[in-house]
Amino acid sequence: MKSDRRVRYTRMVLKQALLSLMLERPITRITVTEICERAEVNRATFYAHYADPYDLLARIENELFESIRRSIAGGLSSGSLRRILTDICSSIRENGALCRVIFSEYGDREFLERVLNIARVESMALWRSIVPHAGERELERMYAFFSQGSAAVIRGWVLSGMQDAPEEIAAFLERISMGGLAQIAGNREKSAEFLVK
Amino acid sequence: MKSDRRVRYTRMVLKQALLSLMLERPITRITVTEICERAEVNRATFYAHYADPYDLLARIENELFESIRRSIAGGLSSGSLRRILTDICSSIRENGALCRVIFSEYGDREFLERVLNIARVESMALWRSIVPHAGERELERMYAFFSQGSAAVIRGWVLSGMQDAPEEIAAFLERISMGGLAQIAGNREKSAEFLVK
DNA sequence: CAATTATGCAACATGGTGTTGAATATCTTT
DNA sequence: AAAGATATTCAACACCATGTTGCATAATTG
Repeated sequence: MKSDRRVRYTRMVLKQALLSLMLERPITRITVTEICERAEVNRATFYAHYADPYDLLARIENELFESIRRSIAGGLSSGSLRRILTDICSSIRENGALCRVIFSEYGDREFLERVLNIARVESMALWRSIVPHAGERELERMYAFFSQGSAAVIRGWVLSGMQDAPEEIAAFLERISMGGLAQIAGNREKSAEFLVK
Repeated sequence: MKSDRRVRYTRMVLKQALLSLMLERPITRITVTEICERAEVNRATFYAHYADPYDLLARIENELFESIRRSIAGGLSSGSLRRILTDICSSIRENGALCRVIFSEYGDREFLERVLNIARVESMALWRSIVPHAGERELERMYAFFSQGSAAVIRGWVLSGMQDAPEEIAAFLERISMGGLAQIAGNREKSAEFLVK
């Protein structure tokens, strides 16, 4: 029911064509005509599969997202935040070629946010347990800070070649989130200087 | 040399028209024709001033950026990071109507990053002094984390009506950056639990 | 008021869009 | 291997935004 080599081939070359164009320009400036030229596919065929380049990108992202989500579901429930972040980074590395495009200059900034939202429940629960007196409003603010900060770090990691192990990145994010600079410095007295009102 | 009321009027209505359209759609889907219709300006006149909608947006952003930068230059050199962040937030609030559009769903995510980059030198210097043994690579990672995290918080602040005082936002960012959750919790023992390997 | 300059207007070629119907190629199934 | 089903190609189409132009008209400045 999902077979037919022609369809699989067509979709594959269209995806590749879009991704290769996204290394050169933002999707804003990529036309259906260009994608089809690069894929050597007739333009009418493109429209038989996708509405426009954005739709095509969305399909690519959805597949990638599901792949990442599945690799986390494996270790579900037992998942500490650290564990989930490690799984996410591992899965990103496994999809390295694709992520390098999606996270790149002309990629889609929103995608990584969507991925990190997988860990939203665990994050909020963790913050809540640590800062029980914080209001909902403040918790949201913390989540925004940490999730966007984490996204930036992961993006940098991917674009610089993913040399560090996923565990290292997850550990860094946990450390910087939990204790902040004070812990990284390993010098509570000194860092405390900056904390006095 | 910069006078002529006609020019000033034309540019003003074109800017307003684009901004009002950006509340409805991403600039991607905004045409020159639409902008001119809403501004009641001839399309040829648009091209006499701007190359395309992106150019128009860039001009708007540049003016806003300069306005923010100028309001900081006042307290320059003596600027602690906290002071700079406060100035940035104050200036953003003064340009509230405009910022609400630029930071909104269909706005320009990159603009706030550009603004926060004003504080990049001070940030890096501060991290460096606190964590003297950190490598350049790790410092970059921290800066990415904190600047993107800060951007997310400020964006949330703007979009929810800028009720808190700029000083509060700056203080929050400093607190969360410096001591992380451990400090906010005011409970080093408990938070330390999460830091043990 | 006079000279300058900006805007409005209408028309044009260009290029991408999205769709269509018919011809052709490829795949799946028996 | 042949037949039926289905995907792709091809050519053509109307449509619309683009960017530009020459000229008429309106507004501004000094």
